[in-house]
Amino acid sequence: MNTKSEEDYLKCLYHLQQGNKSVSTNEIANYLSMKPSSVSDMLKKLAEKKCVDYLKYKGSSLTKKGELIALSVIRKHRLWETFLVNKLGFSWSNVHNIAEQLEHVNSEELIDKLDHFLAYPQIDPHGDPIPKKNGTIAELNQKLLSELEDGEKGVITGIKKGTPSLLNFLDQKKIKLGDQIQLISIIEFDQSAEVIIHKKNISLSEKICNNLLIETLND
Amino acid sequence: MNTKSEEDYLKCLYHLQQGNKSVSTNEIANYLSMKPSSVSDMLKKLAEKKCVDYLKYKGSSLTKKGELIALSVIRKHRLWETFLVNKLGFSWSNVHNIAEQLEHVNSEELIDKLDHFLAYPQIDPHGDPIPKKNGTIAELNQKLLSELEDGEKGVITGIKKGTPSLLNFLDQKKIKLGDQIQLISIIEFDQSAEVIIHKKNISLSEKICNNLLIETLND
DNA sequence: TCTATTTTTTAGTCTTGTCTAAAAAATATT
DNA sequence: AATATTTTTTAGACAAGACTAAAAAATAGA
Repeated sequence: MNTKSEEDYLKCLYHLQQGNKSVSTNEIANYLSMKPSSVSDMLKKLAEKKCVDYLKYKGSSLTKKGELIALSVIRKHRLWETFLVNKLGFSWSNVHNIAEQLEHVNSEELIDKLDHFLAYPQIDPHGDPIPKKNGTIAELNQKLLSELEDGEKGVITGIKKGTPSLLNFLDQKKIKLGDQIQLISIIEFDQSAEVIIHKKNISLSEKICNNLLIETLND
Repeated sequence: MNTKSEEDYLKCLYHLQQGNKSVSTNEIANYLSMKPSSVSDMLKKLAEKKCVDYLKYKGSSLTKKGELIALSVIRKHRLWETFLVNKLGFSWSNVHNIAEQLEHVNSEELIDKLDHFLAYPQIDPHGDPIPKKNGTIAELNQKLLSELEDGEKGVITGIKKGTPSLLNFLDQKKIKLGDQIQLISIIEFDQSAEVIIHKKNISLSEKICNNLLIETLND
């Protein structure tokens, strides 16, 4: 078993280490709002537990073991966020801190049952993929609506910068995460988009196009 | 805010201090599986925080402040247990350890929303009353089914004398601990009871009525 | 390449919450 | 009432995980 602190470091490393690059001590300290010396200590400890490959002065990266632990914590985090939004009625922007606590609750059976209760969701309320129990995680193929090709289809999976007025607008139009959307074309004059959503054609302004994240379907 | 450890001590004190009697250091140590010296230390600390009245060598009891904290932790514990059993499908005997972790998650909004989601339950799956947000808690009030008033509701919390044939009978009828039950009336002719259980009317013999313990709700 | 700057590590301190061992107070026994 | 026993507290140690300050290594600039 791992402490909350260890889990936080492993999760942090997972997020910082896009690709397989090694992560510097300062980056970690910055991300976790801690002093580099504290990070050094913990990296040494995690290296002893074979969760991290750590080369003094050179940086760190997750081992396979560490990555699996990180993914299981992220899985818990995202399942709890889904629960908070879909079942308890939280708004997706308010759930992070609570999920940050719930993710450290330790019971495999609890997570299995929660997963079942939520009907095995694949993405969380922010549009991020939820890792499977075995540690696999779907590739994210997320683009801004403004970046889609004409005719390209996808699912709305997130909002880049969620101002209340944008959320209000989407609410009014009954547009929500998980909705299917297809771009017909971008109007050159004002960069607004002609799209099909809920089987109806509507127009969305440039600003909206630059804030809606779409998970494109590449099949 | 209080640490997990402080919350555990306050909750323990609440459970041990039935009535308003003061609790000895050894009792606490025993209950929490800790050494008396550790308990002394913590009592001193909780006394400084005005959560506990502590007289050296004489014992401790909760202050009003400490009692309210204890009740809020117990409230969280019992709401989570209710969630685990009613929504996730755990059996009532398996939820304690998980609730023990969840009770320390810190978010008032979370508990308010969970309470709402569970439809403001009054008793948990073990038949214990769930404290209200303001710290009031229903009296524990266990009676035999045969002692209920007509119309009185409660939860089956135990069996007075558990012969195998009685357990078999209950199993057959799918009656188990934690089930809600309401007495409609006792039939004078044979002292059998007309009850509602699982939303259906059934009849239970005098012998059964004299062996089923019911935790009644007195409001 | 050689110094200056930045990054990282080491060494030592602090707090929380536990422990053991010994001292002190309360209680029980004769 | 005097002593023996039990209970409780104090004193000091330890582990985890954070910190500060100083030393060491890596990197950048001239």
